[in-house]
Amino acid sequence: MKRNSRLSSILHILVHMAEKPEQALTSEQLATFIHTNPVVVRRTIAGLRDAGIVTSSRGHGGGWLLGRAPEGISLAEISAALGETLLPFSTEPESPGCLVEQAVIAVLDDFRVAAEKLLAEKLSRITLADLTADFRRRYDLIGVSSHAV
Amino acid sequence: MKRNSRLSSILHILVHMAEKPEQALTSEQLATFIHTNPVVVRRTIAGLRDAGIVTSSRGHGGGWLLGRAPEGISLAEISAALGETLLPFSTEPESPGCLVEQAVIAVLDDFRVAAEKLLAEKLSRITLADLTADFRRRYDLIGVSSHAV
DNA sequence: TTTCATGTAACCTAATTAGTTACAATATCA
DNA sequence: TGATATTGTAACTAATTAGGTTACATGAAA
Repeated sequence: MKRNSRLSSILHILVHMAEKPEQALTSEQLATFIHTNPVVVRRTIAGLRDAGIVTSSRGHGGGWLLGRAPEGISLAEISAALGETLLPFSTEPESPGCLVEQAVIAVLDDFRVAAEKLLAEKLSRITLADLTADFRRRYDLIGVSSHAV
Repeated sequence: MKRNSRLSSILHILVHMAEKPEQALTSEQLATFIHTNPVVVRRTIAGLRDAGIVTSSRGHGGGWLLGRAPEGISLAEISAALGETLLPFSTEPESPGCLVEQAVIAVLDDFRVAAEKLLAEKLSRITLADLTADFRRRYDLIGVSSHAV
């Protein structure tokens, strides 16, 4: 798994899970989808489990399942559960007492709040179901075209 | 200068420059504002020079000046000149041929394009002049309150 | 009771980025 | 013209981060 590709990797995994709704997939299987290893997968989706987006079970036949229907899982929730900020610029004061810095930080933080709200709204309108639908379109298209050839 | 604080650090520098419009400030002076060293400053604002946001001159009495009036310098330009993306999630394919991944990347890229447009619009409406105005408000406020005490 | 799976801590490694050193190029001033 | 001040930039070092790996405890099913 490359750097900064956590969101897309996890979505990749979730769509595969959505395509096999009744079959628990192991960390091992999920890891192969995104070319990494099981421990990284478990570590990464631990937050999704805490958010109820997925469930896990141990032991023989165990593994991972979606916590609810894909229609009820938005990208906003997933992104939040990964604990990543979409706007990763820092506004930590480094010169306490400098009014110039305070002004910069104030403006930047205002921007951040407004921007995060906008992005969260956009992301909340995209669900896992939208991704699976897009996948199926592609799948059907390939099916048709390879049939045609 | 901490990680991920390039944008706020550079804004910090630019506001200081805007407050001394006729005086060329050296990399050394700029570096002290953001607690780093001159080479890091030169390296970091090289992009701003290329974009015409600042100008530099060598030799005795040389240093850095704003390339134009603060009213004409937007945060969108500054951010772009720094070469940073506001939405740093990767959508590089890691499993070429996987339709699930392709669907994920397509949706994510659509989101990114729309989001970047929104953010750029918001940032283009904030100028360096807004930051200096905010700074001066703070400055006057402190002046008044310390006078009152 | 054996096997299969997650949970998690601890450590290793690779990648990134800031910091540093060194020096060439250039401009000013005495 | 020579001394000094300044940017430009390459090359290297150090610190930080995040992914990868190993090890093992916990728990569930056959």
